Amino acid sequence: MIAADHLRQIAFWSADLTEREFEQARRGIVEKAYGKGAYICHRGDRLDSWSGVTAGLVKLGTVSRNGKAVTLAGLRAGGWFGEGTVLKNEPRQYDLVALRDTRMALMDRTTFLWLFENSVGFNRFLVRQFNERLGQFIALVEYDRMLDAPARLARSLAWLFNPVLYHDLEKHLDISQEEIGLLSGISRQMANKSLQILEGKGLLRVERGGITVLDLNGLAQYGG
DNA sequence: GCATTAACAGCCG
DNA sequence: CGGCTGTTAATGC
Repeated sequence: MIAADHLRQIAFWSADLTEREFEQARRGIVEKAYGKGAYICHRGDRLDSWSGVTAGLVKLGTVSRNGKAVTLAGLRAGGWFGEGTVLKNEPRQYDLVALRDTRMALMDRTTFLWLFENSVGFNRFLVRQFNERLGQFIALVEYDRMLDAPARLARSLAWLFNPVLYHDLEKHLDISQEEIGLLSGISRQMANKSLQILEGKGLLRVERGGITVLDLNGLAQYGG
């Protein structure tokens, strides 16, 4: 169980709940810490919790048949995921790795299903979330061959500032160029070059150990 | 050729 | 010092 104030801070969707639903959610959530590089779960694991990143950075990925690591998405603090897996009661279809020291909020399956059955507000949130993730994964299809390195990096970053998946209006993110490379599926050196190109176009500002987005739409559509 | 890995010097907290 | 950054050199597909 976590404190009410804390839940409001880490879960934007909690604003859509009634008092009773909010209380139920609060009782069903625990918080857990993961060190840098730690696996939050491996593909095939049963992690029976719906999960939110409350601090840190998480990579959602998998390993292709030829053994190459494939990044599906990155998640920063404020992002929630795993609703599909919990609803279907399936093993995880991908790996989750903490790219830096990370804290996760875990909602047990029973609580999640109770909200699913009882809360109109929660269901509205879920539909929006599913819709957005669908778009995110469809967009992955064009990543591989249709986009060059700067474009892939731009799109990956843009998803970290998606207004539906993250309700905050934060434009700055603490993230190293190495981490950006991991999330974009390119090397640190290419990430460095790509960031400089995007900065030159006025789409973002490169800082030490972080970036600030100046033109989110420009990033999301860059190269396409 | 191009991107990736390796390697290194400079910088900053 | 330790982590991040910007470059260059070597290596691999």
